[in-house]
Amino acid sequence: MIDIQFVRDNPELVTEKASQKGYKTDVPAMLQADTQRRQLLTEIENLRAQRNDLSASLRKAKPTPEQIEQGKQLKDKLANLEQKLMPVEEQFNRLLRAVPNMPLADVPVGTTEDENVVVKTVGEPAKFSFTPRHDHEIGEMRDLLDKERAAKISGSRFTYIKGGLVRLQFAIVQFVMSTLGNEEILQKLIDENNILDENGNKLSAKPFTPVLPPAMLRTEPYVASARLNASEVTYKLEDDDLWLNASAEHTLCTMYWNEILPAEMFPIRYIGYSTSFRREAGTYGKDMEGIFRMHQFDKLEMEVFSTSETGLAEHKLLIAIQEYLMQQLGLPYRVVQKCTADIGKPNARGIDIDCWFPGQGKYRETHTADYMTDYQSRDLKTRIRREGSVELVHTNDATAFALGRTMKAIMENYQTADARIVIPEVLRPYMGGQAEI
RNA sequence: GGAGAGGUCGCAUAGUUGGUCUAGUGCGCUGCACUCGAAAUGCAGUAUAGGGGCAACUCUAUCGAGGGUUCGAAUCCCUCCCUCUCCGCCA
Repeated sequence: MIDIQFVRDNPELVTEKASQKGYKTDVPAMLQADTQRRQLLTEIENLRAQRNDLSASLRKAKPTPEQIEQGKQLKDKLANLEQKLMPVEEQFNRLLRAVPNMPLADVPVGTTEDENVVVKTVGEPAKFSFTPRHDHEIGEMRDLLDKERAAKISGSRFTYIKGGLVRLQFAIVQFVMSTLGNEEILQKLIDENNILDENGNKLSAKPFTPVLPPAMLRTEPYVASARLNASEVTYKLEDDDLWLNASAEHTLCTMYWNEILPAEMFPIRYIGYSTSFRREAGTYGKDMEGIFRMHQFDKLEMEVFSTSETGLAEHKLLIAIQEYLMQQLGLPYRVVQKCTADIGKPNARGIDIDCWFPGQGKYRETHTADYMTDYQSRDLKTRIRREGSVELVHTNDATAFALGRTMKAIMENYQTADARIVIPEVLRPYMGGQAEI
């Protein structure tokens, strides 16, 4: 949720920035409801104060009939005003929640994802002396993927991952855990990229803590996270008021829901590993081959809680980590700065990393990095207690690796003419030295 | 799934025949006093959100959540959520 005070102070700016993101807002109506709401609230609170006075004076003596009559009148007036307040409050909340987070100044303005800006391209797509195969061809030839039987059992967009590919997935997990747990690597990335916070201080190199979060969450925190706005992506378990998470980020960002945390805890950096579930409704016919777009996939997700002045720097660190991980795996990629239309409602800034897929002969999204400023934490009520003040935390999330897509990328980029897959050097120690599958 | 016990201001607790609870006490924390210094002791303060005010300050709400009864609810009633214990089932 956006800061109401900011909207009061900058109504035109809010309308303009919201429309750049493709969101229709009615700021004048919202502010009108805000004024009306505050007037009613003042009246109600005055009546409540009178009621409190009356009942305090009745603590010692028995109430007289006159006093009870007076109390009844107050009660009626209050009920009347509270009835009036309810629809105003509803209107106000609805309009306020429709306002997206404000994009940062360097976010390119655009109306579709075609206006995203490629910031840089790293690595050369490999040249093959043969026609490179898709992941599904390799997977079928080598008995590493079985989508047909998965379809029989679970339907479309499911797969059995088998054999060496399974070992590859866990090798990637181990590799990421050791990289993000390594303070020296983080320090090197901070130094090389000169990542400074708003006060010009170098960012902390505190390592990430691995987390295996729950894969389901209840409606209330999910709604507060501002991530449950698309029933087309989320599975609901009707009998239990539980949703299957669509990313570890959903159970990580909600972790400190309704909490005030001591300043010493910050920054809080987590690397979560979770199976993620997506309905993919409305994507019929899109990416049906291979394992690019599944209903179920495992994902390593970074989540950072920070102070406001380090939030943007944390965002930059996350992107630096994403690039480092891609470079370590030797995968060609490009960094894309998402335009206002594509960054998403709670985002102030968003970056995608697109990996080169030889089978398709194009770059496809494998990573995203989202910076929400305090938009997400205002509803989540996740706060930091600092010297003399309590402030909202800033949240960041970013993909470390979506494992399905990453394995597809390795299969296609590291394939040989006879459909074997060479294992990237850095992963071999986690596979007992094995050099190919 | 069955039976029971609970959810109170950072932590621990008091409070459930409705009004002295705008929530007491202890611990912790902050300040002051005492002391050469410390411990101990004493005194004072110590939540969050929202409204009003330049400010000092002040008003309102919050005793798991929501609704109800009442002049008045932590306390009574209803619904829901969560935690714990025992039994059953189970990786």
